[in-house]
Amino acid sequence: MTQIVLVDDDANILASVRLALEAEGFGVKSFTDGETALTALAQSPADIGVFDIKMPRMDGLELLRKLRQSSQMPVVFLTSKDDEIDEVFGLKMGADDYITKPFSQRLLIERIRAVLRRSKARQAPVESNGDAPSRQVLARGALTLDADRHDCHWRGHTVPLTVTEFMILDALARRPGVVKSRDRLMDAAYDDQIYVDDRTIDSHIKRLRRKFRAVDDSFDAIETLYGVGYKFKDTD
Amino acid sequence: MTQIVLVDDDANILASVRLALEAEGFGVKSFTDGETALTALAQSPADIGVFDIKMPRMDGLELLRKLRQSSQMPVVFLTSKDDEIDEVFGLKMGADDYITKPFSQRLLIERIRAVLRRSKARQAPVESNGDAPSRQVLARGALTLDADRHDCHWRGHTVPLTVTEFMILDALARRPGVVKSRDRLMDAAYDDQIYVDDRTIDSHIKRLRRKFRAVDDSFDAIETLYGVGYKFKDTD
DNA sequence: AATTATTGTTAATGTTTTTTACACGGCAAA
DNA sequence: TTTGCCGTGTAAAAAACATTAACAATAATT
Repeated sequence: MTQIVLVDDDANILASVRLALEAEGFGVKSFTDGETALTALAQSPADIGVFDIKMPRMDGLELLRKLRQSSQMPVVFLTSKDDEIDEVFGLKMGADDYITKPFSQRLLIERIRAVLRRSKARQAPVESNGDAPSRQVLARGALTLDADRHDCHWRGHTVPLTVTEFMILDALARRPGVVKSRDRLMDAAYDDQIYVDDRTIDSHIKRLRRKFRAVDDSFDAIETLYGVGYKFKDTD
Repeated sequence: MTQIVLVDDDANILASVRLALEAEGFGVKSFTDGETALTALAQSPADIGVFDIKMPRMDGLELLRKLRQSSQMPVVFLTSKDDEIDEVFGLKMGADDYITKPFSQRLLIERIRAVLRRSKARQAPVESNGDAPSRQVLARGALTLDADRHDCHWRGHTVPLTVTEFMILDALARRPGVVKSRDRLMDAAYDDQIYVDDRTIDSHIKRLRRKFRAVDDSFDAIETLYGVGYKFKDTD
């Protein structure tokens, strides 16, 4: 299982991000300060780090600097919009990406996946067949979701989705069989600060089903769980 | 009902915001100063706080600081645009969001909902102790309860349960052999201090038994203890 | 600026679940 | 045995929820 090290001094952010990551199947170790994180990482390495930049004693940049002395672990920064940080600076230091708060949990997860993908490609440059960059593709039986191309296919047919629809479907299909409440789907599709009505999620589900039924009459992969939420059918 | 604690020294704002919140179905307790709010909160906690930052004796930041010594209640700040406050600072202190005056009531309500949504998710996971996204699975012999999938299995057969049925069965099966009074089962199945008729629990038990008998004629794992309550049979 | 696509809200409708009510029979104490 | 309480089943009322269409608001394009 892919292990993520999460460092942020704000316990609230820590908790909610951890939840989102675990819901995606990642393993998470979280710390509220850089020093503890550093010692823990020395013991057992992780696959990727997600660091807040502004932290009390040791900030994210310092943490990255110290980490780089012993590890090439990829790192994504979290930055407040108001942080006066030269974004390039962090990246120059060896960070692989950054994301500004408030962010949608979906976006963070996509960034993490993208960075992991690149770093994996870096580690195993065995078959350098020139132009076949591994893409961010999710395949679940008859369904294919290509995040890079924003493409969706069902049994060979292309299904044109809007961004919100794509994000919601992606959140569902990533964990087939697992129920996602409307609130979790909001987390996946919207920024931290945005709230929409529960019925809005219903609307998107309706539109998704309609689009899929347009290419497949018998489409029923999105299941409703009364009083709980929705799930993508687990037919593997 | 979701309880909001509203603290602002401006009585006009207090009144109009209270009205807007109540119109949305929230319960509102309002105070014009931090100290009174603090004592009130010690008595009866609320689900979320909305604090003005600039207040005479104890400002919102101080209020939050003191509150954090005893509570993890989510908090949204109200700030004047002119306040020379480092917005990030408030968030770093453990506030969950802020909103600048003048604000639309619509926006405030959305923010409150967004914060509540995330904080609810944070409270939900029982013990995410380290790594491994803990799949909430309970296995008791022939019975399997998977909270993530909202799935229930008995001797290999799927038994479709409603939310309340699931909760009640979960409470019983979690402590096999231990008698649970109807009151205890209510506590397990309902969020707040909601009281329903004893017969209601009986009804749910009846439905549970019927659903299990539908897949297993000889099902008798739920035992009645006359005058006491119910237990899940311990014979595995 | 006008047009279109996308997204969010609302309200009507139908469905499922939950709760309550009632009738009947069992149990145990007086 | 009688009385009062408890448990079960049936049924039906009440509440909660899901679905959908129609529309409004917003964002993206032209």
